[in-house]
Formats: sequence, C-alpha cells, structure tokens
Amino acid sequence: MRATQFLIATQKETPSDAVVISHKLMLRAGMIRKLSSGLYCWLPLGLKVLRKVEAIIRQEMENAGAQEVLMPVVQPADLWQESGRWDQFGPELTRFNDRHDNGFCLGPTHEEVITDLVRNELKSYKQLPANFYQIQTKFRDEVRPRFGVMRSREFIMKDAYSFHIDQASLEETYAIMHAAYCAIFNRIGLNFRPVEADTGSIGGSGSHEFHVLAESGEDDIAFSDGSDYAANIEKAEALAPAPSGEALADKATEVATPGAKSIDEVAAKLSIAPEKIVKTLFVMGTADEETGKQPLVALCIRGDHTLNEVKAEKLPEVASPLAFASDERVQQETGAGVGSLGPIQLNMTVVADRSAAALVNFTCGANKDGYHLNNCNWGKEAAFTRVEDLRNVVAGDPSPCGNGNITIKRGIEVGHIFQLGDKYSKAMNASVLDALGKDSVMTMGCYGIGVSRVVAAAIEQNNDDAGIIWPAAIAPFNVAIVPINLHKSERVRKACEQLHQQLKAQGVDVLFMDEPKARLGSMLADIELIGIPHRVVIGDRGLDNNEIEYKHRRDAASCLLNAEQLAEQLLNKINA
RNA sequence: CGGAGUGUAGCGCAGCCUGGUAGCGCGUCUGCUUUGGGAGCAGAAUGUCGGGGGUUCGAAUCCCUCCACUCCGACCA
Repeated sequence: MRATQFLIATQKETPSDAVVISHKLMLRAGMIRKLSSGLYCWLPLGLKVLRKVEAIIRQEMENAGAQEVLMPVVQPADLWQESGRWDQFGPELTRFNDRHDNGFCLGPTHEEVITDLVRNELKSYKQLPANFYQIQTKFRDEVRPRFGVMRSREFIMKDAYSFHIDQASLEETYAIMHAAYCAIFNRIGLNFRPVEADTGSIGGSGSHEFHVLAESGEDDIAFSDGSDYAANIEKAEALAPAPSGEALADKATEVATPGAKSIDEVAAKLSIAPEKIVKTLFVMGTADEETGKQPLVALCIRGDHTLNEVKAEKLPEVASPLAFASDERVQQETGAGVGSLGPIQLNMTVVADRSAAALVNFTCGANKDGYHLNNCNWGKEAAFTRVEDLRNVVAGDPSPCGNGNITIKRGIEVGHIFQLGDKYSKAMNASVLDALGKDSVMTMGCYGIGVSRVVAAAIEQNNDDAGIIWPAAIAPFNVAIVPINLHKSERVRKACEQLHQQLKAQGVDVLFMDEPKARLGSMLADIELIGIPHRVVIGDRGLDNNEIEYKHRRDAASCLLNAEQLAEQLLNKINA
C-alpha cells in the first residue's frame, strides 16, 4: 500500500476528552473518529486492524465447528415479549415503532432472533449439536459510554449460539468454545485470563469471562496465588472466617457519636478499627404478592468490607434489581437516620455476611440518631435471620478454591461464554424431536467477543511514549518502507519500489511512505505512532555501502541489513 | 439519575471577571529555501464564539432558557 493512496490521519495533539491510553492513541493514530457520544467512525487504518481481529475469530470459529450467519440489528418486539426480556430490559434497550406502529428494538444481543431462526429450521435431534455465529453490530444505550470504543453504544460483536439435545452435549461444545477463545486471544497476542463469572441478565448456569489484564479495566478480578483459580469479583466467594473470640459477658454499652455517620467517622470517633464495626444497609425487599408492598431487608457486613450487589440481588427476599431504601423509609422503619443504624430489634429479615456474623463484641448503630452500641453480640443485643456470603472479597482473603490467598487485578472483559440451559428455548418453545419421537426443548449455550473492544484492549497492553506497538497478528501493516529524498534520488525510488513489490508478492502487508517530499522525522514519528512492527529506512548513504537500516518497533536501536538480500532478510524477521 | 465541568477555525487553547474591529500554537494552501528524527522564511484561507431569547447604542463577554459533550459517582454483558 502506498501512503499517498491511504488516509494517514495522525495527530500531534490528543483530543481533550480522551482519558485512557487506547482511546488517545486510536484518535491520534487516525484509527477512529467520534461521531457522537458512544458512536465512532472507523477510518481505513482502524478498520484494517478490526478486520484482522475478525479474520482470526472467523478461522477459530470455523475450527470449532461454528457456522457463520448474519442477523438484523433491528428486531421485532414480539420476539422479546416472547422471551420476557421486553419488560426485563431497561432503557439500555432502544425501542421504536415503524410506520405501521409495530414495535421494534435495536439488538443489544441476539438470543431471541437465533432461537426463533433455529426453532424454525431444526426439527430433529440428529441435526444437533449446532453452533451458529455472526460478527455484527450491536447497540446498547449505555448509561455512560466512555473510553472510546472500549465502552461505546454501537459496537462490533462476535456472538455465537449453540443448540443441544442435552446438558452433556452443551458441556462438550462449551469446552470446545472455551478452547477456541483461548486460541483466539493467544493468536491476537493478548495477555488474558479466563475467569469464573456471574451470569448477569443473560441468565443460565456456568459462565466464564475472558479478561485482558490492564489497569484501565472496569472489572476487578480475584486471583489465587496458590492455584489457577480466577473469578470476577462479582462471583468470587468470600469464605467464613474463624470465630474471632469469646463474647464478653457484659451488656452492650451505648455511646454518643454525634455527627459521625460513615464507618470511618465512627471508627475515628470511638478509636476502634472498622473491622470491629457492623455496617447495616437497608435495601428494598421482594414485593408482597397480595399487597404489592415492598418490605425492607437489612444486610449486615463488616465495616471494612463492601457489599457485593450481585450476591445481594440473588437473595430471595431482596428485590431485583437491587435498590437501596430511601432515607425517609429507613427513618420510618427504624426511627433513626442513615449513619446510626444497626441490627438491633429490627422487625424485618436481617441477613448477615459471614464475616460480620463471626464478630464478637462489635460496634454497630443503635437505631437512635447520634448513638452507637459497643460490645454488641449476636444472639444478645443483635440478631440476624440467617447468614450468607454478601461481601466482595478483598486482597489477602483465603481463596475459595482452598489453596492460596486472593490478589485482585483489573481486567477488560473481551469475551464471555455462558451455558444458557433452556431459558430462551423454553420460553420460545424451541424444540426438536428426540430419539423417541418426542418434543424435546433444546439446551443452549452462547458465546460473545467484543471485537471492537479487543482492538482497544490490545493497545492498552501494547504501547509506549511514541505510540502503539501492534502484536504482529493484528498490525494494520507489518512493514513500513521509509525513503530518504524520494523526490531527488532515482536510486532510492527504485530500491523502495522493488522492495514494495517483492513484499507484496509474498503477501506481506506493507506500507510504502511514497510522499515525495515528506520529511524523515514526521514519517518516522507517524510509523511509531501507528505502531507498524517492522521498518526499513532506505537512503543514498546506505545504498552506497549496500546497506539498509532496519528497526523493529520494540528495538531500541536500528541495525543494518544487506541491500541485495533485503526482502529475504525481512521475510525472515517477519516470520521469526 | 446525582455531582462537577466544558462548548470560540480541522486539533489544542486564550479572550469572558471589568461589554467596544475575533486571537495564539499546531495543522491546511501557495512560493522560495531546506531535507538522516515532527524544518525555515514570506504570504493565504478557514468562525453563525453550541442554539434561542433578553438587557444594552453595542454581547464571545452580563441575564434567562434549551441542547450537546466530558469527567466523578450510581448503574450496566
């Protein structure tokens, strides 16, 4: 490719609204441009990278036995009503009516459409298992799009859906897809980890996320330092600690804590550690079927811990989605305001976290504004209905796998695979005839990769002060040819043209900087910013000595190659 | 949705407080010189100062209002 025929839209300055490195570099390198909040145009350079990621995914999907299909972005409302998600999804699902006033939505995912397609096409267990995938645009009206294409509203996703006669078959395909995902991210050159995950609103049983490790990630991942256990913090189980000692025989004592509302303020005022305080949170409970009224539910965790909202939401007594009680409601039920609350004489379900339940002689709110109780104990002053795992694990906790302790790192979720079970196939009556000639609801799996997010994640892991450093497999160009005094030296032009042709003939993605009067410094800066792995500089001075300057993007200094065997030597470097 | 900001040339920004000819740097275009790490000189083009209303002789500047975008939080595959 010639630079004069390819839009190189690099910028010296970073647009002020970019905060993460991949967003800055994608803008500066001229890969993407923002159209509106969470909506991006892909320029030729960015699209080349995107297409390379797609090509790798396609190959591995085919290897895994998946077949490519293409489904519409616009989906009819009645399918979503059939699955029940028309009402479950919030404003993230963009809905609209067509000219006939029929309801539609923009597809945030495609379970409904594929299930409809498959129930019409597959009739026999002999056609199973079947696995279909597509690489296609999704739209989710995110509350807060950010970080460029990392969290955009419109994005490219590879989504696959598998259909099975039973759970055993699903598990087989799930394992194959798990392996295919590892192969994809390895080929792309990412430092990633599969982690156990919560299934979220998609529903179902088993699930893994694939995370690219990076500081800018939006998820916390818990790793064990004693095994290969890894889980999203939403999912990671916090084990019960050993009981912390003998309860004092004395009664609890009331202490005045005027003005102290947060755990930190109370801890400071009373000179006790936050881990000796019980924090009581009030959330809305499941509505009573007859009256429709929502009771409150109290959740108790240790002062130094944070509530795991995913775990809390799964409690049968707690309304989903999780909502905290209003200050007025809390005041009504307890007689005290937020900041002085405790599990004391509460007329409601009280669920205590395992760590909170293990405390003795702890401090908690007195349900009386401005007062706390010291030396409280469960079964005496304080009471819980039952004990559950409610908190987020923290670094240093014992790993739930039984080996080692937890460390926490940030991850970017680039893939997510689920064992869906029959959630959609049952709701939408997608069945085949089994070996006995009976209708059998199919079991499903689904498998997603955020294709555009993968591009950003690769940059997060591969960059330096000068710009992007592409992993070879997804570099927009693999080699850059940089001439010196192209407009003056016929010899330089000839050498460049020849190398350009030779590499092209070998199928190498090569960029020839053929702008006749371009300055060396700006060409080199552009190539480094764009992140092209291999670079040769061809000038008269080198040609006099039969030498060509070569440098890999990761090398500190350049080296010299023989001019006559340049193409061969370069091919060796590229294939190394 | 709560909090905090920002909208002035393609990009980065100043000007606003204290109303009086629309500015700077980068980029772009022309010419000459230069050419081994983002060149120099000379010249040029580019703005409904986010939109609408108001105050005023006069508004980028003051007031009202709407919109867009960004950040933090909440929330969310």
